[in-house]
Amino acid sequence: MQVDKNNPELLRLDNQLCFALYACSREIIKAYKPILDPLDLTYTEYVVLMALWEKDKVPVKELGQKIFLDSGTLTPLLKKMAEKGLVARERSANDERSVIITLSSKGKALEKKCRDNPDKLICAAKLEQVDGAALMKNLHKMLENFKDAQ
Amino acid sequence: MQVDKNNPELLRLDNQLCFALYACSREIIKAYKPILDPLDLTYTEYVVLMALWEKDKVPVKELGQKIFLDSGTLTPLLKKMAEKGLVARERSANDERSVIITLSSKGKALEKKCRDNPDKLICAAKLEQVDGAALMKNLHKMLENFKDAQ
DNA sequence: GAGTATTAAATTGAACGCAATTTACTTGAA
DNA sequence: TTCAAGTAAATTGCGTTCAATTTAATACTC
Repeated sequence: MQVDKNNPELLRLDNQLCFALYACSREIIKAYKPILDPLDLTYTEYVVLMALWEKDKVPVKELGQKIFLDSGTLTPLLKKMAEKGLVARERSANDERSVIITLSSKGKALEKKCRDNPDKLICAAKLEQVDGAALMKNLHKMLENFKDAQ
Repeated sequence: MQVDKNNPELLRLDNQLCFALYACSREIIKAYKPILDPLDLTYTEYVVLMALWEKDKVPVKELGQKIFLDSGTLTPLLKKMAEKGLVARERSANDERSVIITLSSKGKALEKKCRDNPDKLICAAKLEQVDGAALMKNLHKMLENFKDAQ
């Protein structure tokens, strides 16, 4: 592939890493819908839960850094999740600026029901022939860069 | 990596291809913002333009299939782009159900100003050390699957 | 200790993105 | 031909996503 500046070929959609990520991301989230609908979860809620299953009782700030979302997105989302009974939101005693997010028993219990999800998705999206390991390696390299820039 | 069903490890964010795509996609679009703002383009508008630079005078339907967006997203977007003077929208004479999208001279002229964008983004997002070719290969394999399923 | 700077959430406003429905047109079969 | 089925856009409603601002609390400096 040429790297000349001003090469119009680079502007082709098929050569745009950015577009490929953008389209793949949306299509995979769509493929998750039939898996998450029966659990009454949106994809973003599912991501929040996965983060909390790894580490519970975290401030909104820390949660946001982990999943690359800010308070503008998380505040309304977490309020809705609290209404659904998935999490509790309470001000930190040490630092009244922080809000600590805690899984409810219902939120914790969902983890088991989600353990099959990765396999279900691979089937739903026919990902068997994709080199997931190589893909992930490069995507995480990118995410590291973005993490540094935060 | 293990592939046992019910393996909780698979639910970890770091093992989720889907999450990596989702987060990378949003971060790269953010990295594009300082490049696109001076051109008065949003990322989605930029994607539409790239598609039209490749093939002009296409029905909304065909445009949508190329960039994986439906009329619910494209109709209001294309109206706004028409207001900005980037494209024209007119009903097809052959088939009054279709709306044909045509680049204006202003829309066409933007292409040259965008030729440096891929290089600018690589710098902005520090993507030099990412194996773009391998990444793209796998992403396009995924997109093919999604295309088939459409 | 008072006042400034910093920080964490929350709020606001704009732009998607998609499922589901509606409207208008075209195609195809009886 | 006529009417049912199919198709392309448009519309509606909901859920993000983010930049920019505001509010409230804490840290820092003199």
